[in-house]
Amino acid sequence: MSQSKRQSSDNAIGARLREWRSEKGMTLAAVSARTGVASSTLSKIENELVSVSYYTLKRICDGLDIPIEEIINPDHKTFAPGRRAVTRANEGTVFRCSQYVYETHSTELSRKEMIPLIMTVLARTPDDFEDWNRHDGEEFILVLDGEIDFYSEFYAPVKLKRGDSVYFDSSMGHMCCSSSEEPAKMVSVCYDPRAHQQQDVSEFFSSGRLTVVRAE
Amino acid sequence: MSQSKRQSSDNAIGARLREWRSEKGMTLAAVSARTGVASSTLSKIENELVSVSYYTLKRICDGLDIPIEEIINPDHKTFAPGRRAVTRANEGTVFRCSQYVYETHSTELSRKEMIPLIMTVLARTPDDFEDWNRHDGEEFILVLDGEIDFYSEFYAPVKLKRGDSVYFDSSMGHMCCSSSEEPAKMVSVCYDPRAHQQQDVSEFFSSGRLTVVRAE
DNA sequence: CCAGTTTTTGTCGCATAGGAAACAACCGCG
DNA sequence: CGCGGTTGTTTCCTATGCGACAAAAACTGG
Repeated sequence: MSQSKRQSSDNAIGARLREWRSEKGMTLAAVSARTGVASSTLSKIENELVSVSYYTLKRICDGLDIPIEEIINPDHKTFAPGRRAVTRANEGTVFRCSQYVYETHSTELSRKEMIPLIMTVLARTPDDFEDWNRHDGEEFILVLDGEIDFYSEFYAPVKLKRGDSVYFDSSMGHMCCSSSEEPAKMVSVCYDPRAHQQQDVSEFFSSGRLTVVRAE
Repeated sequence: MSQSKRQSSDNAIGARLREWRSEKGMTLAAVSARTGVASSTLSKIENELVSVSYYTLKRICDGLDIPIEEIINPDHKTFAPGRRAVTRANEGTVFRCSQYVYETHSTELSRKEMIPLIMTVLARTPDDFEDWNRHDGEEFILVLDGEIDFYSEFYAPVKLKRGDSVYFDSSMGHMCCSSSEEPAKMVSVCYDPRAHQQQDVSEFFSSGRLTVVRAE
């Protein structure tokens, strides 16, 4: 096959590299100098005449200060099926577990990177929980109403009042208890590195990343 | 070098693949069946006796449903310097631009995946803006006080009252105007695929991904 | 239009990634 | 013990990625 078109199975990496280079107005030689990869090789990679090795690809990205993800993962995934979703107050889908009532917003958008929840805290003491809550990623909580005692591993409990917020590594065990008269209310936004692979929130709930018992 | 230890320049990819596999309790043959990569090859890759090609690596990750980033980018970055940050109401760092007042929370944690902001909307009509707001990633907005007219490209404007929320692709032009007596207040959480690479929020602001003029 | 220069592409040789199959190391289990 | 069955490793071989160098193309300015 001397030099014919080959498997473009490394979906358009070459094209993306070339695009990057032309944007920067660099020559192959310049890229070669910065990355240590031969310019002939670069040419072949850009034209997808070879299937670049991971090691070489990494050298290129490192040398050029490109986050390798940018070259590898072009799935600039826009979530489906639209690009916007509005949820009216108290009109989200409600899930209930023993200690929280979750109201999920924007459920009609799947593949979101973040999971927004309006939560009502029923628990009043840590003893109400069997175990820590724990899920991959990060979480942001802002108290909307009432008062919350926020417990987490490695840290002392902290009391959160309306308007206070906490941001934390959610793989660290955590739990919220209401310390006010009425059940406290808060907005929680979770980021899970894998969340956007899921179709919808219920999958997120049922994946075990969030412990929830029954929907209604 | 027949079969001696080679360049581990593809920093521990093999180790990470092996770890993944042993967690799942799968055999090389099973992985081979799902990925189409020969088990002998898998063995060599895991033991880092070869420098895997990108194409093969992708086949493996795709077949196993591993986000390739997870294998490539092991900086399982826990944000620094702690794992939790509490911000009291009205005690965040305030940035001001012509149409919004941003109060950023959890600023002491860098490399967060999400950027939480309490925003006060000053603008009252779309004409107050020179252009759409636009930044990579996704954004979730929940109205805390007052009333907001949410404008975005491709969609009709929508009025949001207290407790209403909107989730949208923030690369789509968008803007918020206050339609209530007093300036409206909302919480906004942005996810930017590159945010966590940044040291702190001001970098996010100054990167041009969010247009903000001066801090105070 | 044509040297002189820069930039890209092609050629060739060598090292090596990857697949098939043989081999080794472990298992119970009779 | 020995013997199928399973799992991981090594061997052998071919296909091919990569670098050095050469040829070709694309830009120069005069």
